[in-house]
Amino acid sequence: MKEITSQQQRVLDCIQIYLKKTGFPPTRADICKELGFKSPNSAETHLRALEKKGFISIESGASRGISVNDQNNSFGGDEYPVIGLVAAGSPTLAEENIERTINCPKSFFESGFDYFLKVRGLSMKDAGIMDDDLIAVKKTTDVKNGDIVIARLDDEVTVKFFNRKSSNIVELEPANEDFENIVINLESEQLHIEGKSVGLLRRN
Amino acid sequence: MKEITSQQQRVLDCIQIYLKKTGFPPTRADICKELGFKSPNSAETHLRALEKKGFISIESGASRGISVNDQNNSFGGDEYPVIGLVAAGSPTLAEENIERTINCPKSFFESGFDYFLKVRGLSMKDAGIMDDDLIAVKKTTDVKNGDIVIARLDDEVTVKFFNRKSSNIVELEPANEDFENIVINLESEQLHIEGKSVGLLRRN
DNA sequence: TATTATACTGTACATATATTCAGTATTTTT
DNA sequence: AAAAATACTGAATATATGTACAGTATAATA
Repeated sequence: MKEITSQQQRVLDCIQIYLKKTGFPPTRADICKELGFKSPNSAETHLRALEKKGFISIESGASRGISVNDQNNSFGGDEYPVIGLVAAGSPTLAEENIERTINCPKSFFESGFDYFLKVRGLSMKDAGIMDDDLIAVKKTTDVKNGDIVIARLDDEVTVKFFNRKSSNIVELEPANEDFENIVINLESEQLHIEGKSVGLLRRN
Repeated sequence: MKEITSQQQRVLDCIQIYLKKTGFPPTRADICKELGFKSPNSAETHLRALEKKGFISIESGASRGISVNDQNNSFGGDEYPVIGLVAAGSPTLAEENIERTINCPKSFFESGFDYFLKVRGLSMKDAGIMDDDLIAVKKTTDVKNGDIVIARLDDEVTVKFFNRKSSNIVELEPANEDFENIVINLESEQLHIEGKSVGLLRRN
């Protein structure tokens, strides 16, 4: 996906707002009216540019034949697996670990995510993460201090705050006074960061 | 919403499938092609019937000006409003109170829901409800003890545990030791139950 | 420096499209 | 039994709309 200019972004926004408001795409004239252009060709050229860059598709000849390609398009959710956080064993996407799937849009959580992790226990209760909550996990090893991470120590998987104390020392901090910090010396122990939490879903 | 006939249902399905596939509504001719009609007027009369019964809206004069009035829309997701929980003022669906909308399937929370409420403050923190969390609210007055309810006292809206002590006494209980129970005598005070929480959404 | 992309106005026109009118027939409602 | 709704075909038409062509101007790129 190539770079978008500010004017093209305005046109793209206009299309999506119009779609949301009316339920169908705008005409060239509609876009002109909305953005103050005085020639339908202004809209036309922007649409062509947006199509060339891959942001939209245009059905030739069809009136209002504009469709927004994509990722921040609300239509068409995907199935995301729900993985149980068992005391031992990594949260892999192997079929036997998938409890069920949940359908929701890709962009449901800001930065995108890969699966839901079902939380066991209350070690993160002060962070508002309760038993049976589903954490939206984005697979990444790029985590910062303060991030809620899904970490694996040997075969044990836990959800904790990440805190790098020094180049070799990482602390995994629970959000519950009944639990103790886990201090890991990277020289002597293996720490796998499976991903980080980008959201939470609770169903009563 | 009146009864729909089987042919009208076919037309409605056709519109939704076309929308999902192309991103914009069909023309009369498109519907005919899809369903085997030989006259555009066949589609037209069905559309008029669907509009009369409230299933769709038609923008007069606009090409492809069909929008599906989706309350029980089984296709794709729906747009749910996010309403800010201001200290004073009821959570109405008036446009000025809607911060934005979130697209997700109707059945995303078990029993269905009507809108998201953005929580302010930490009065329910021990129930895992944090500042800025979005509560999925189902509009109902049918609440049981222990339910997390959205209640209105005068113009103040709060989220609390519901606990009916006797026929006239209701307690609204926070989940935070820094807050006090609210005891309401229904004979002297007005209590409005806006709905109850059926889920929670948090986006980091 | 030449070229391409961006960002417009303005006019024109073929066609895509909504929409009306005229019929026919069956079913449902009043 | 009459009226209205449903379910179509078929033709006609005004207009809504995409789209090409002719310009002007500035910024970015090669």
